[in-house]
Amino acid sequence: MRIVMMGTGTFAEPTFEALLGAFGGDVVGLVTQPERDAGNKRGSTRQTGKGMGAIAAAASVPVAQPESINTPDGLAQLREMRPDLLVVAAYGQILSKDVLSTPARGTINVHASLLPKYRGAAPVAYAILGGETQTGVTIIKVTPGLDSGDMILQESLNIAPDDTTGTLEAKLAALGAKMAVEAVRKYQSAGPVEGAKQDPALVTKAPKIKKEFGLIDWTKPAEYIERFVRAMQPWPTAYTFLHRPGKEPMRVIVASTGSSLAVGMPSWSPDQPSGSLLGNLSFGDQRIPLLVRCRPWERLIVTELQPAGKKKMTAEEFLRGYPIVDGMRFGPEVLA
RNA sequence: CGCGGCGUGGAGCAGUCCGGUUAGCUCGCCAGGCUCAUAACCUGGAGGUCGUAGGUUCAAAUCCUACCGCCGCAA
Repeated sequence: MRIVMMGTGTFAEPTFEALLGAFGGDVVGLVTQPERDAGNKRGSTRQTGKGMGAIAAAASVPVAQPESINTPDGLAQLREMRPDLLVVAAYGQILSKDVLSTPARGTINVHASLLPKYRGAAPVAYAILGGETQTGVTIIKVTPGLDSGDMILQESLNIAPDDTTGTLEAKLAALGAKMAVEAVRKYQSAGPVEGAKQDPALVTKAPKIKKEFGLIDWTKPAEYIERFVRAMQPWPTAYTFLHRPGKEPMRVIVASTGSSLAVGMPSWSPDQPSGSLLGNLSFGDQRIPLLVRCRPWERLIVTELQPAGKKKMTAEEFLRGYPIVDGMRFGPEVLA
């Protein structure tokens, strides 16, 4: 059986490698996004993983990188590979009917959520943001609707309290790789592969996240912001702006936070806005470097920050360089 | 020629726009003191080619040029 892998990025890599390991020469092609010349400038140290292309090269698997798979050209490249089964993981493009009709046995997708929940491009981030305690991987048959095909396999996984989208995605990628192999084995026998319908009543969406989505809204509950920070890590990152009297607003990434606190802490007077800061507090035997006011009567411990153009640093270090003064606060770039 | 931020004692920053006497702050480190005690407090101390090279000037961390390096964005 001729298997063609279709995917991009670190999520797809484990699946691709697992398929190569399990089916060897049956993996006859890779379709992936064109290289983006990201960070090729002098001195860039950006981590992009091994890269799908490199894995394919090591296994001598032909690679196609059409700008769009749905154009006549992209379609032609796919047809040249004469796939029986197409395995998709995080490819990032919606597949047209023509694409889906190309492989004889059909197309399956590795999706990082417990479908029908969190259909779409960012299921991991939304699962964390939604406060889920479990997520998982679902292998589905790909149909023209977005992530709406019948479910072949599904396995769940606990979300750790400190999981970020990055760490959780890595775990799901490993699980997905194992399940992809299992699913492909079903196709090796001649008969049709059964799938379960998704319950339309339970569908939720996890649409693509834009960079601006990472702006922290300090009027939200502390608990939500804590999840938000983890969900936006490592991309697009949760950020805010540091406002100081007489200074330009400075973009600051909030890298990690402590848990939200109950009432009873030293607090702000009612007229101080969300995003107000308190630093270097002692509370019982606890020492709290930085506290940010969020929704009224709530506050969030911030433990790691990264000012624009700087390395990530602890809240203590941050405050040595940017001591708290009157009128200093976090907020959007332009304060209301 | 894609866009932007930055490089100042061990850490994080100020000072740079409007050059000018001993380069400042918070912290760490060392020594001593205080204390039942402390990540607390007091006193003293070490530690800096202000990324590199060149230029302008009576005078450069500060202005000009080139280069090196770090970080972020452009999914």
